[in-house]
Amino acid sequence: MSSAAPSAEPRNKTRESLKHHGVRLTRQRQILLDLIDNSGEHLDAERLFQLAKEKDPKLNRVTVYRTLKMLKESGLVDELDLMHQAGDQHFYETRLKQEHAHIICLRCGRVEEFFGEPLQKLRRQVESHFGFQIMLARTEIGGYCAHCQALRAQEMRDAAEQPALPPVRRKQL
Amino acid sequence: MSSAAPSAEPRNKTRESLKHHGVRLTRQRQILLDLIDNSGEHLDAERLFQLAKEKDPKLNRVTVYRTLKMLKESGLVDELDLMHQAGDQHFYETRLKQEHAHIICLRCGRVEEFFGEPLQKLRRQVESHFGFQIMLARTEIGGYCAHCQALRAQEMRDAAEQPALPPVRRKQL
DNA sequence: TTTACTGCAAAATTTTTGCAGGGGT
DNA sequence: ACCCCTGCAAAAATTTTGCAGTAAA
Repeated sequence: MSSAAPSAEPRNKTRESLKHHGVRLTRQRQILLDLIDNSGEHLDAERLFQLAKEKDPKLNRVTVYRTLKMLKESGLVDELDLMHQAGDQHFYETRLKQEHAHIICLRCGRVEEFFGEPLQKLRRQVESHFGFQIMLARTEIGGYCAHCQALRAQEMRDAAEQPALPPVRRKQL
Repeated sequence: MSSAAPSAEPRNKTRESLKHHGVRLTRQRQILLDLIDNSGEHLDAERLFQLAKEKDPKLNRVTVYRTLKMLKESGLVDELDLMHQAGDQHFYETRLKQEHAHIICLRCGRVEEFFGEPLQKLRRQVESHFGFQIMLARTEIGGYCAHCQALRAQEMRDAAEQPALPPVRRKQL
């Protein structure tokens, strides 16, 4: 058992899982899988498309959507909304990590991940309470990170000092 | 204090909150608020529009979107995705209820609500761990309800008996 | 060689925006 | 009377579908 190649492992795991489902590993899919597994950030379809195009300019946006749908249905990626902080797109991440909650700062947009035991406890309680068979779970928490709490307090103070500012027509400035 | 009119209470609470924000209570908004507070189900924008149109045929779809956005930003409603079980729409519910998780059956689409203490525990842990100020939280759990687990097992058995069924062209049947 | 997969074009779905007129407070 | 809010039309953003050709196994 090798424990020295943590970044190559997941990719193989994913690829084997796909083969088992009788899915072809095309060049396009390899590019997209690499990006989702290794980008380190939460990508939406459009951003994924832009990044993929850098590696293969012919790769089509439709292929991105089709691949994401397939990965989602195979249970290989999770689809997130991140509280719609950045808009109504969906974001994607591998399911190879342990289950975690996403903590989204509504001011700076930063996303933290939380792996505490309440998550497992919640699972267990829901399973026993409803006799439910859980396939996937998702927790998203929106609020203000330690850093932005201070900034926000300052912003509120500033706003209070010049209260009757007429609504700014930003488009026309 | 009256404890006999549970359905009228929340509406007033919502309306007062809106007044505080300097928001006008138009006929359209009253219709939409009533539907969201009292429908008992999770409505998406389109369904909300259809229901609202029954009460006022002139009410426009755009008004529904604008009202939902306003209510969301005022913190009066929560926006849910219900695991995208039914598609990519968003669903809405009042924030007058206690925080709860949504348990969605991926087969029959039924949505249950769970109010256990792990949710509060999760909140507290996230707040202390990250020094985070939580404004809103959302937990969605997808899987199979007790009823559908049995049905699904039967479906799997059935599928195993006639394995090579060619992909059905549903549109042409 | 088979047929799952891709790209392209076109459509469908969901949501936003500009503007003129109407209604709440 | 003020100006926030609505309806309408049009656009933008996001996702899906049909079909002919391409490439993985």
